[in-house]
Amino acid sequence: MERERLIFHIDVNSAFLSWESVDRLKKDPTALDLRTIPSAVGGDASKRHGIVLAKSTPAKRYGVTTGEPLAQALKKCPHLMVVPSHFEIYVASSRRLLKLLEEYTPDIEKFSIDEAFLDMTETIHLFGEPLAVADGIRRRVREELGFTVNVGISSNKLLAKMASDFEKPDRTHTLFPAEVPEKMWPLPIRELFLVGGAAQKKLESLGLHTIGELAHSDPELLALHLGGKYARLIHDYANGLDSEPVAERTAMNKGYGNRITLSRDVSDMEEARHVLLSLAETVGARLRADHVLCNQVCVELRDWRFHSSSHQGALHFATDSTSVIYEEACRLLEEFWDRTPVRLIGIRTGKISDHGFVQMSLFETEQDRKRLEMEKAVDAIRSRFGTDSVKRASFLAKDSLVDHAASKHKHLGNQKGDPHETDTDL
DNA sequence: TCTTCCATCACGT
DNA sequence: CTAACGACGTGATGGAAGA
Repeated sequence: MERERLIFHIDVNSAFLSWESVDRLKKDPTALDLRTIPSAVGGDASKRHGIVLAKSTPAKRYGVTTGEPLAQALKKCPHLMVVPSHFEIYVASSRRLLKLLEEYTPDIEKFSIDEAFLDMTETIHLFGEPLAVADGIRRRVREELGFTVNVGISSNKLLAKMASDFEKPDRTHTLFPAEVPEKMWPLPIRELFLVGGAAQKKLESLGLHTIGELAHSDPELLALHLGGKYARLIHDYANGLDSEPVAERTAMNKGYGNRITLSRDVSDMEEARHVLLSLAETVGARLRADHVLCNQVCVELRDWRFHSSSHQGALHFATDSTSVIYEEACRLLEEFWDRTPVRLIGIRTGKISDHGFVQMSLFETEQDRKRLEMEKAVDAIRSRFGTDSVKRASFLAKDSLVDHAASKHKHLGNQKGDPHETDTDL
């Protein structure tokens, strides 16, 4: 008997590209607005980081899609203007948006860097009719922040999210349960949240092509092919059912990781260890910044044939130390890497615990203490100057395979998920 | 036999 | 021109290992 709720889902249109453009215009009001020309935010193809992270509407008209290789995008659209990404800008922009949204309700869930859910049930009466309030939010974001958002309105998170995806940009849509048959059921199955490529294939092999067909399908049959839990979930979703509360993401991360695609394949252990050090340093810094410890380390590889593998090990004690993580990662790598040339190396930590205050432990040697102090100092310098202000001596010696692995993503702090936008976001 | 661990897959941004 | 593309975090799953 839960009461009817009122949920808004806010989704930034072409987030990275919009934010990039807003920032350029702020610095130089005469600058070209990237949103008005075929453009994209992308990686560096020469370092094998070449994919489209976000695209402008004009670029979309050329068939450029998010996630595709830059070379492919340039074939479709030779004049595509590609600009590099600046995560600090996106984090700041995201924060400004959240701040504005907080004026409407304290019950906010930041879903990703460019999406948020608002539970407006208790506060809507302060502002007016839902549609008018949503339009007001859009207008304020446009005028005060310089970019546009879509707002989806419904009585649960799933439907609000589906609604914000409808027509873009700068639009408000409702998708209340009564509207589901008309607005959601005709959509291809792939557009349902949590139905990806693999599920799509299975569902289509069962003759299910639209969300409506899924909604009316036999749950038992679904469970047989998709697994019980997942089958129930998407069957409920297809019927517009979702009772998840809007919850502030206050919970601890379950893990912290860092991985990088190298500018060239690596088959030498020495080189691989340098990469691991760089990765361990980032991960360790993030653990320390969040005052958490990990008890598990996992090394991931992707070889030159794109085959992925991983190997994990438990620590004997919880740690946030770069060196401990690094040493364990090296041990694991030795243990399972057959020296097949790899194009990607990663470290993931797990078994996170909250014991923030570093245990100045019983067995800690003087060397350990010094090392910890040094790591703290490195963190401090990095947080002041960012990026590569400090490098380890061992890292300076080699020519760098990774360019900025050590500084990447550290600013994301506590956030869940990664800030890249999707194809649906335009 | 019941739980936990491990590696992999799938999905989202 | 047979492929091909990033960097994350989370949850499910099925088989192996362990108690």
